[in-house]
Amino acid sequence: MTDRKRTTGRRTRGKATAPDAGERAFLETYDPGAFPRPSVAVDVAAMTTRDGDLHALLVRRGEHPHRGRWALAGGFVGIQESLDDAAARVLRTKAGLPGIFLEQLYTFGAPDRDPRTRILSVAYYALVDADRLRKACAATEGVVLARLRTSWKGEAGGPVEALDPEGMAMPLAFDHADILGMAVKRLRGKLDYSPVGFQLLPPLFTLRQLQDVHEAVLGRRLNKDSFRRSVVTKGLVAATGEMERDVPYRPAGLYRYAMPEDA
Amino acid sequence: MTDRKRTTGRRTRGKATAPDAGERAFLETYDPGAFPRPSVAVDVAAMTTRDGDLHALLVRRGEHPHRGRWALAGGFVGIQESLDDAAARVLRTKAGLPGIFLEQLYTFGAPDRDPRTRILSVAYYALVDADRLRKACAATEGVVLARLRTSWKGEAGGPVEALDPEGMAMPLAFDHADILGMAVKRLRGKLDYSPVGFQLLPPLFTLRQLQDVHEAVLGRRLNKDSFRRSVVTKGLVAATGEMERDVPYRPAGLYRYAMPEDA
DNA sequence: TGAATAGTGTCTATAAGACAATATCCC
DNA sequence: GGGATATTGTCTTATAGACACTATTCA
Repeated sequence: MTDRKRTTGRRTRGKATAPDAGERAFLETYDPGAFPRPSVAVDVAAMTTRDGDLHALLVRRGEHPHRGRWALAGGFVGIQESLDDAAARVLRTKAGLPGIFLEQLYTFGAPDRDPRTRILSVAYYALVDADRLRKACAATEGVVLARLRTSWKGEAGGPVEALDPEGMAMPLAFDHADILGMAVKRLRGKLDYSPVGFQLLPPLFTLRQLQDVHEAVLGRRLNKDSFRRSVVTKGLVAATGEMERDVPYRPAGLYRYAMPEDA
Repeated sequence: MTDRKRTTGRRTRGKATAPDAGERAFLETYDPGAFPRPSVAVDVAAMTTRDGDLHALLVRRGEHPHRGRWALAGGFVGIQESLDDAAARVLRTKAGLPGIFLEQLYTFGAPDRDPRTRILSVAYYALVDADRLRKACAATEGVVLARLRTSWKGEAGGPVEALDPEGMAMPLAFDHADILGMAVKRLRGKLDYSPVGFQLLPPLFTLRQLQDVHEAVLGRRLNKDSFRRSVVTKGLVAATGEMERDVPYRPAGLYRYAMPEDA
């Protein structure tokens, strides 16, 4: 194992300090190519809920390695590109999805996770409403929306399976079953205390739709009365006064996401 | 922005699939040096609670860049070393702390975060009991335990300040104030639903000590009765029957961490 | 005995689950 | 009207905060 002088980061947030004379001299003689470096990629788990289950966008690999298997949308990080920018670019260029909610998930770095060379993957998850993600998949060859099946409950964690429309397991490339598992776990955890679930719905939605989203993510049924009460009394949603239309039953009120007062 | 064929990871968990003939041929011709790559480091925020506040281990930088400032323990990731292994090695070799609870936190990748070259930092946080971390700091030159002050409440997030024993702010290197802020935020979030707080205490502890740890991490006072009830009824701790000794008041019962039944 | 903290019991307020009753749409 | 779902109201139960009271140690 190598161990040498540490070298990490400059202050962000505009507080970067000007290097003094000694530091300038050091930087001029610094050789960045002195040690072997891994490649760094981003992989994006773009997810939505549909028919009561979580779904994710998968891309069929047309090239080696793992040709023919299904993978998350991914790509290398440019040498002058931030990680967030790289993830947004991948989602925009590989799936035609600009302006999507994205959050960093975890960095996968097992030395043998890619057969070519050492490649780290900084994984992101993205939340998209179902209509938009369905259209994006239909518009691009080799891109599908796969149903996810978790064999574990709650936030225990573990890999997830991707299923095609016939319910057959789709072979996943690399460690992407683990990345998807981490995404589902994170999403379940976030849903309890964070308004992240609204990213999976259109701007106006009914309380039933919101509950369906929560149930799909959590993988279990929720109490209808409690769910309604908690989401309304916490002020997470606001009634718009508008109603559903063209439904074969009593139309429900339409709500919109309401940022709680502290944010 | 570059955009090229994705290349991410091989399946971990022992499910790696043998490459077929076409894939073997591809791998033999793959050139891993075709594109510029960033350096990758790990930085470890080793934390404990003491005198009612969170503290973190900091190392005084003796070399450029940011010489004289205070930094987290860090180091480059070896080309064949996993990220978890690198973090554990850094904590062991730079701070003399083997066998510590470590968890990946977030990956910091702003292009200008290090003045030398593009360096990503995969940040980890470590939880140590106060005695052990204090002894480790005393044993190594240039390593101190700094009190942390958060200017934000709850899980709002943001950078944190490190204070020396006189309460003066210590200048932090790179973006390490942000990394520490993320560590505090994560720890606060975890404490609500995860038994991670026990990592900050010796194996036997009183309920008061456990509550002190929670209050130091969360930065607010908790209700004594509710805290005791919730931690006991949830089965997170088990009474040992032993008692505190040599205290100038009624000795409290000593408890130990009890893994809940589902794990 | 007094100071200090541990530990117990009880009351109350709040939130969650269960369930019944009523309202409103389309057919 | 009948079927389906929305919406409201009430009862019950679990949990958290508040607070009073007793217990045990050392000085």
